[in-house]
Amino acid sequence: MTEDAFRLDRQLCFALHATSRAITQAYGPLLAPLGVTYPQYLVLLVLWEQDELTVSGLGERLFLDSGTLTPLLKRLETQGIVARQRDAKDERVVRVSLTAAGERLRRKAEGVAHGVACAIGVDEDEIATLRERLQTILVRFHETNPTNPTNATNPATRPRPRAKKQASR
Amino acid sequence: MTEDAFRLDRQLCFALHATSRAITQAYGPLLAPLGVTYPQYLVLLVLWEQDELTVSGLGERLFLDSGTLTPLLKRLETQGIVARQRDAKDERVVRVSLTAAGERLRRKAEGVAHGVACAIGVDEDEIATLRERLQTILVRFHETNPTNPTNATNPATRPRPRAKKQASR
DNA sequence: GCTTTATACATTGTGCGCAATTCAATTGTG
DNA sequence: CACAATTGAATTGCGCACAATGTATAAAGC
Repeated sequence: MTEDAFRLDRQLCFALHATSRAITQAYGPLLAPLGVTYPQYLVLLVLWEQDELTVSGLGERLFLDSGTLTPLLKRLETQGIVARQRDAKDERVVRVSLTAAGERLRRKAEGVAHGVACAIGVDEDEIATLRERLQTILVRFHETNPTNPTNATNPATRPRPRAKKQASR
Repeated sequence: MTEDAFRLDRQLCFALHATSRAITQAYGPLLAPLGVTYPQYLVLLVLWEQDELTVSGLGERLFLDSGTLTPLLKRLETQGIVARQRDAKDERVVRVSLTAAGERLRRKAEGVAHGVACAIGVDEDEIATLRERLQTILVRFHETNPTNPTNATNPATRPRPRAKKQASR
């Protein structure tokens, strides 16, 4: 009884966990020539779809907060793939945009998706079904769980210098 | 065309990635009272099933290598949940076993699986179907990908001291 | 027996992922 | 307008995942 519960549980959550890692690994060799990691690739997918997003905008799409995105974006910036710059009208927001190199990368990434599907060996139908089920769960979770978005935590505190139009690097 | 490929791809791998993270988060509050993290909980699930495993034995079950397991197990050891000790016959292997406290934890973990299922809101059938599909992919991946197991990398090098029967802490 | 090779962990370094905190800029309120 | 509250990023700290490397022990080869 409890025996089964323990094992069954393991299988559900663990299957997700392990498969996710396996797929990330499968992406590795395909992304290596592009010089980006898998999470960085996810960011690029979003930007290729819609350029000029804020950090929080990216966060909403990817369910990630600034604690993860800021350093990741800085690495992409260092590589000359994206540019980050503060909005002139609202100095709080940072706009992330693709550089020419970042847009060029898109062509090099064209075979990636297909490559992974092959590496994993799943047909289109299976992919679609699986994806739908996962998205259902995802949506349900993020609906019932208001704690999700970026950094909407505690009240606040106070100040410190940030050079106008340029400080955070 | 490429547009779709990019978006579809994103949905497949990303859905997995995001759902996995969401479920890990769902476990958080339920595991907090036990004082363990989600990956630590996975290790415990294996040990509750079969006590007295080697590090590589755990690694095979969880698809993790010593680089991940060693520090994780040390943390569990510090908490008094598991014990690690070198095999007397083969000083290379480290046997991981549950302490009395570790076994006691099992009872406290009884509600966890059900709790998560509720938190996510998926019925048993959906769980089963999903799990099977994921496992199929997992198996296929680890079959076609011989690079998986623990630390079976390069030849070897040479020596350095390890106090007999006790050194690594 | 002694060297070579394989095995089993441990260590190091990098990059996520996330909670908690900090900070600056903006908005809202009196 | 001064002030508090809110918002958007950045920072800090910790744990996980993983490649690459190091190191000790054991098993093979000669």
